[in-house]
Amino acid sequence: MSSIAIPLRSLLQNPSTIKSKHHAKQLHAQVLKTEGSSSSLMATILSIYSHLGFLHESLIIFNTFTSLPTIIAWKSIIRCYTYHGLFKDSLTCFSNMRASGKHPDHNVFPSVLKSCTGLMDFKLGESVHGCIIRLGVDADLYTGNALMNMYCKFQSMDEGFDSQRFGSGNVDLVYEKIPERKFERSLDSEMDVEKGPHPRSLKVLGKNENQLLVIGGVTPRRRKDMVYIESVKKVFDMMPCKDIVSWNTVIAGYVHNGMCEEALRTVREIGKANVMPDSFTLSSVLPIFAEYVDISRGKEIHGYTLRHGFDSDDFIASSLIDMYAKCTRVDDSLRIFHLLPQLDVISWNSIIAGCVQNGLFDEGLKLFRQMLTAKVKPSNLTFSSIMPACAHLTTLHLGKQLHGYITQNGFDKNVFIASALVDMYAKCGNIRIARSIFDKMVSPDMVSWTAMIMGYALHGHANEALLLFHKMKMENVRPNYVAFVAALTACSHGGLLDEARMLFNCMIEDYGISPGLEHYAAVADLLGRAGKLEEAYEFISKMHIRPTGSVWATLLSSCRVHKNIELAEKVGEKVFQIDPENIGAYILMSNIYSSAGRWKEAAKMRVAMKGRGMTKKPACTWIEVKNKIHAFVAGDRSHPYYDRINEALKVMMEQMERKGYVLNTDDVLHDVEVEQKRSLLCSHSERLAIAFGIISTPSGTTIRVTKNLRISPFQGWEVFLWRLLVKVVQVPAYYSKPRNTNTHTNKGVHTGKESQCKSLSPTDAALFLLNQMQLGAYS
DNA sequence: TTAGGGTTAG
Repeated sequence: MSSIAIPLRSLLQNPSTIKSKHHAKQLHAQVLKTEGSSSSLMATILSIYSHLGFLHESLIIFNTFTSLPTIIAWKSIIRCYTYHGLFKDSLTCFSNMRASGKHPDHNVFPSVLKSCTGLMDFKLGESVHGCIIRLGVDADLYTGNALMNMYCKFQSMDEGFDSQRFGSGNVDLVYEKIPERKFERSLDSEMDVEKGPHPRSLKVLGKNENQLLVIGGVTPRRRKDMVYIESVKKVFDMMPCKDIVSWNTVIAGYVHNGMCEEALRTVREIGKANVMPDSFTLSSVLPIFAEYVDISRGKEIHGYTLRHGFDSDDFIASSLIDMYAKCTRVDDSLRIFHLLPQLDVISWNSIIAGCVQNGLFDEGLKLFRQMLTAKVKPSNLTFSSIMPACAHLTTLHLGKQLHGYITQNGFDKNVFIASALVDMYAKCGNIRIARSIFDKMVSPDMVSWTAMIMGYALHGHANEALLLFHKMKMENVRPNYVAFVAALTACSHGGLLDEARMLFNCMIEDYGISPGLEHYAAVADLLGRAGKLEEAYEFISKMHIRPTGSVWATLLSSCRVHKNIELAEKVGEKVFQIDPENIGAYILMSNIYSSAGRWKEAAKMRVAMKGRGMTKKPACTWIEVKNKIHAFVAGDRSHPYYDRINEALKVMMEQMERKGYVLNTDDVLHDVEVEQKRSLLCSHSERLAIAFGIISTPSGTTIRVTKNLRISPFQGWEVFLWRLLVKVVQVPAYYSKPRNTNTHTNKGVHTGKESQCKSLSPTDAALFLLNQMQLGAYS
């Protein structure tokens, strides 16, 4: 109650000393009691409420003015509307203020410009700029900064259009710059539209050639060839005095438009202008070094932040986390993350994305779970970052639960998330759901198409993949490097040599994309598999980039299939030369010798492998049963159900042989007797996993097995399983590490009641679901 | 009045 002691007049003259709502209300009451309710007094009270951000109280005063509101009252209410994101109301007020004959002064424009920015109203923003120039307030620092910020946002909005396709809006108008003399009318008529029967809704859907497409109403299209970054520069250069905000704004503008060199040049000028860079400057500059993968300059900035006490700034921290992660130094990202005193959704997103992008899928999932435990509500970016982890780990149950959460919270409209879902379902072996999500997308972008095409490719549906690829081009979505990888992969899996050759040439000639290792590897693989071994050899030899060991190893495997030992030895030499640690090549050479009966040379290869300390990565197959991962390696007897699996295998094998199935022992390349080969085949990891799936699920259930190595198609085995009415889906788990064989032991089973879900908040529900995911099984 | 994070890659 100390405020009572301070004279009322003094308080009213220094409204900034009022810090709380309670305090403001007290003053309001006191004024009404002792001083009356004159317009100017009430305007002062209004400005106090407005500065504290109390819209309701501000409006009560504003709406009780009997005479015309003073300029202070107008400015306060405009400011308060903008502060609350009520941009339309703010601009309506501005228009009404103009109509009432009041002249806006310099400190109303920052709010008005912010409202134009919030609505992405290009036309109105430029009109307001005209007004600012006409009133001669363009030299004002805050107004100049707000102008630059507005043009920066307009520019980035523009940039966004180029990479996406959009549906058509219902109205679009050609916009031409309004001559200044027409300014007043145009601004006011704009407001009439606002209030009229066709409310102005500025939901911008996108750009089409040279049109801006919007939904809901009259909206200008940007002037052709308008580059807003030029306006930013112009305003910046014209500003008579600049502060660090001005510098930061123009730098951020450059960074967002990919003008990294311009941004860095401007940063260097800051020093000359006698201004000190602050945390805003630093967090704008860091993404440049992430983009350039320039760890040394990034580290310099990191050092600067530490020396200047910015180390607990979460904006800088998330930029640093991202920068280190993009430079593949995710350990440094984690270190910074764990030192942060407080974590917001973006810090979490940055570290989760950093882990997933660097292949630390388990770590990413662990952090995601921790994020929910910390009661931080995930955003759409969280999901598009975490989903690839499910995709790469091929954990369908986890992906499905995330999908449920995503749908519940309406995140599934986001093109990033939808693409990630398509990819996840495809990688986890559920191509149908992947397709249905893809089909529901309103405007799939190139990444969405590519994910779907790659999904078909991985599932061996080559024709479907190529059909989509052509459809994508028909829809004017331009394929990039990765899209061609997907299409060529489809050809490679489908044995479509001619199509692959066509695509390969089309990529170079029509799209100007220079082929990378993946493209070369796909074509080389196809040539090899078609038996054109010499041509494949020529093709690889003539690559314009240096072939890696694995490209040659592709040909080596073709040599094995076509039993060409001479060429195999030549190719083997190449691999050993380029990549002496390539285990695959030793195994292939050993197998090539084995199948030719040259056991001694095969043994030599194995000895060479051992001599180099290399061991073959065991083939591992895993299967999800009741949300638990069960992993098997050949001959593994540690599973609790091992005896029952073995029993089931025996019964099935008998049934199969009775139906005429002949076990193919040719593929077993060990120097052992037939009976032993038979036993080796039966203890094969895939068969163990499938047998386990059959005995632990009801008849007719889809059995989805995942392998760490490339999958060879089922033969008689598959036919038999189909007869059992069990559908078997095979999923190759590229890039994922083989599971520890102990994962089937019973760890951390959740016994919570499902009904709890209903009364929980979305975050709690997700947390509850995740608790059931038994992430312990992977870590 | 200024700042940070995301999807596809045999």
